[in-house]
Amino acid sequence: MGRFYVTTPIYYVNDAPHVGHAYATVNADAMARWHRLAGDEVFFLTGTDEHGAKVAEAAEEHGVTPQEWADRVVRRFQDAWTVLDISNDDFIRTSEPRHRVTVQELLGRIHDNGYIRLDTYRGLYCVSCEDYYTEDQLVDGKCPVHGRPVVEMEEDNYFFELSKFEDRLLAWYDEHPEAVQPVTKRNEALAFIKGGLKDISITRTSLSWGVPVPWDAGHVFYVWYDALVNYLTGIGYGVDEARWTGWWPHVHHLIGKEILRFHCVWWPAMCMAAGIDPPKEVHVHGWLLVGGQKLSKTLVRDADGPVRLTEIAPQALTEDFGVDATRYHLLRDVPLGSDGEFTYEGMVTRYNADLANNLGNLLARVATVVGSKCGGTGPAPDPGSPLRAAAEEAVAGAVAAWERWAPHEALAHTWSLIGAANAELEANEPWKKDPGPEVDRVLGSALEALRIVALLVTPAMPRTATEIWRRIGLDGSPEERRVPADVAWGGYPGGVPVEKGAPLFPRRKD
RNA sequence: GGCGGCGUAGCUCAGUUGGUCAGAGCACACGGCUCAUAAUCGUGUUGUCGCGGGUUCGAGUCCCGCCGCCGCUACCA
Repeated sequence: MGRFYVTTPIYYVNDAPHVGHAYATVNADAMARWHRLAGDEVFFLTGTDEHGAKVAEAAEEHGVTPQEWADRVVRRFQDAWTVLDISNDDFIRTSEPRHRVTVQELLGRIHDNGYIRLDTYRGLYCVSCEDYYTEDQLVDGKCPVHGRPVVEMEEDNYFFELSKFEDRLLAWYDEHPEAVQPVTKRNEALAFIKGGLKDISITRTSLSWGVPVPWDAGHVFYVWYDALVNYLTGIGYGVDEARWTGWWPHVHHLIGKEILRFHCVWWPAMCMAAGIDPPKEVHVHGWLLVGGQKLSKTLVRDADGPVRLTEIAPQALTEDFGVDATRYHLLRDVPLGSDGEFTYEGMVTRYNADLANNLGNLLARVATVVGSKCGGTGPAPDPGSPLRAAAEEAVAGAVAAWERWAPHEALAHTWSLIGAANAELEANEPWKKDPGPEVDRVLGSALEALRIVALLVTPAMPRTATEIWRRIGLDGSPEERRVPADVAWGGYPGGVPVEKGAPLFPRRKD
């Protein structure tokens, strides 16, 4: 039995939750659920990033304190994750006192170790934005947002001496080829490091909404260097030695490709500077892209232009398709690591094909025939069923895929068993035959296939798995079972009541 | 500009180190079945593998050039 610590990025509370957030969070959740099913001890952390100038500004606009604003917005994320059945073990908010403790502890350690120095940051500053820009970000020498002239400003900042970690980072990545996945993203990180690293300013004096710098009261940490530390706060770094060392560094960070540099360069260097090991694995996912126009008509009100992913609320999908169908689509449609097209039509197509026609209909037809030929009592499976090999192959494929963070492949393997079960029914046509041992063997084996499918889809669709489990007459819940032990052929006991029930996934007409 | 990636059937995409690699799913056509959510099962069609050269006995698979799209290029959560 292993330990599995998985994190999502913490989401910035300046933004409402959207499908992109849901994509990352559902994937992390499925991985957490998979490892629980595999018998690992799991800690799954998500949360929100609440400091920084943008939150402070938004709060001011609404006439509330930054904390009040964060309190208000964070609920939208928490509600979204509740709706999506996200099984996080903790929810970290960077405005919490426990986070301040850990940030000050970690960065204090880095400071003590001599990797932080005071210097002057000079930059081009837009007064309206209250932010700095680089030369090439300017448009005609003016602020790209406000079109106003920028002024040369300087600010005393503490700098993290990232430049000292170039060689150490390269050596570390050399020794840990699995540290960033997929490899294309690893190469991007390496290329960036090889391009030369500059020291980075990690504090601000221009705002107060942040974690105070312990050794200099006039400064707060710049949001990123506060945010990254959440991964340590969640496990009690600086507070509970036994606890955090039990989870670190065997952590799996799931991140979007846009924040690769922070997680694959800044963060490992910070860990090194503090004297702890860098995170074991960073898994980088791509983006869902929205090109289709129909999405706007169906899911977004009053949209008259191309729809952006950030305009689609997770709840718009769960209300339309259901929670599990939404989770399934996010996991099944796009390989983790690459970008993928997200369309309403694609979602409907996959819903009908995979969920309604294949899985839902399989359960329905089996339950009906068990009702008419077996008096509603599910028979035991046939040890010699041709489905057995299909099941073993599906299990092996799915297990391997989950292990290497490939949910879409794991689900494809699982569906191969559903297909085999449908084909096996066609081959035997139990509905044409008189009740008896032969019919029992065929239907028992179909039920056994459904039992195994229920277990294999548990990480993706926990509610559906539980419902299948219940309808085929099994006690408890699939989440209490263990894979691979309980997916061995022959686990269905037989002699238990099978319930038909309403369609699991009603076919959609649109 | 530099670095990197992508361009394969109508659609979404797989294709290790070059030799059944021309594939899968969806869609489509035909046939079977009628237990099932007009579901399911079987068979089949579709492609100059972005363009042009080259290396090779043989190249989506390697090399060169070109066209198109995209990402990163440091303080942007």
